[in-house]
Amino acid sequence: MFALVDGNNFYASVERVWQPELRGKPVIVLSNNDGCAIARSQEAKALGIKMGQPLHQIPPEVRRQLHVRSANFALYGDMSARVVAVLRDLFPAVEVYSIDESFCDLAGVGDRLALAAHARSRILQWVGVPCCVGIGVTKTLAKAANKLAKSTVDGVVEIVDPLEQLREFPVDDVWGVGPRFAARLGAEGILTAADLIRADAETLRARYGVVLARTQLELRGTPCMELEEAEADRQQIVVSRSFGSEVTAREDLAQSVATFAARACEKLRARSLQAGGLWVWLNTNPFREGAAQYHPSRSIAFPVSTTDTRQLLGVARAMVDSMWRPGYRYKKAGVGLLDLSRGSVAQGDLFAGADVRVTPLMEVLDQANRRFGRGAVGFASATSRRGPAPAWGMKQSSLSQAFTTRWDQLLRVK
DNA sequence: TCTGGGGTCCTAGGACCC
DNA sequence: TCTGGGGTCCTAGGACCC
Repeated sequence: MFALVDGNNFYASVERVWQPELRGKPVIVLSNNDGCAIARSQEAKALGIKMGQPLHQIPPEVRRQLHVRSANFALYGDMSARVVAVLRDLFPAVEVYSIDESFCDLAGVGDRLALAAHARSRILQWVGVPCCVGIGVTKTLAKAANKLAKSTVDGVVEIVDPLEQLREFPVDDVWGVGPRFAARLGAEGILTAADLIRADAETLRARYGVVLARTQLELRGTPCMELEEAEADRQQIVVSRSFGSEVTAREDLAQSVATFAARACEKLRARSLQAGGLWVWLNTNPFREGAAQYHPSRSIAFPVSTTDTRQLLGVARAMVDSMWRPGYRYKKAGVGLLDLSRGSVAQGDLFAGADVRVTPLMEVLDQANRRFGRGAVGFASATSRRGPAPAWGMKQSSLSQAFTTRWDQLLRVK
């Protein structure tokens, strides 16, 4: 038995915790570069703002009524950890599924609805974020119950009779049914979750594969997924960004890639992993009609896995040089670390000894940055915290304070 | 007429999630 | 003018093995 606890309009709700003047107002939070709406308060939804809608496509008269914020992931991540801390206090086991959702184990819990209501009110009181709770015998049913809970007053729903309770539940709201499957299912008359439950299992399996077959089983009440408390090791780490403005100079492009690569290496070491390969790509702006498009990509496998930022920076630079062509206006670049492994299963190099200085050097680097703030010590080819903002830097015109993660940005109470 | 059978690994593409 | 970022899994087909 699972409970899915989900923060309502999470990013918008977090902004409101620290800026009470936003309560009751239409609030949207934008993606990086202030591009699209990625979170909307109820009031903003009521104005017709769609998920993922580009800001520039919102009519000016609607736009004027909105309170807009740039994405502040440092703040959302910290507030998410607070929610999880409350859940771990209340439930026997918790799986953090995403920044705003956790599955909680209800095995052995007597009064499930009471516990769910208690979790909800404690999170609201201690963290300040409104949540809903969905309960079901499978994760997929808990997800569906959570969706139903969003439109109830007390914010808690348990699914006990899927066929009845999901009679009018749109099939594309089912976890695991995306836009492609929904269109195909709709074409054969499967429009609701109840329709999907009743569909012939063999036919479904043949036409849509094992993933959707499992979804159907879960909707029927047969668990196919367990609670996964321990996070599995990453298979890849990707850092990519669209640029605030288009880039034409090779050095600007190289600097952006170096900055992303250095960040990716920090994430790599923070998870005690090492990279067996590197992938770098560049993109022009696909939305610019008529502009020449170019999206090159290079990848390489290393003879020996590494955690050395210097090595990665060198290879990444060579890749940028081999891909860069004059005359294109670059809009985005990315770096991926591939074939990740734990340090304990290192494959040695038959011909070259390992450089024993790398690990201590990187540790010192990471320690300094933990203590003095990210970017306190870095590499000349990447951007630095004190240097000028790069030409390609992200646009964040409405960024709120890092209220909970930076001493110099704490909330002031007069 | 008649072209083996069984297996692994890799990659690209497609689907999904938040 | 302006359009996000970071992940996973499955499947089909090709290359290659004995």
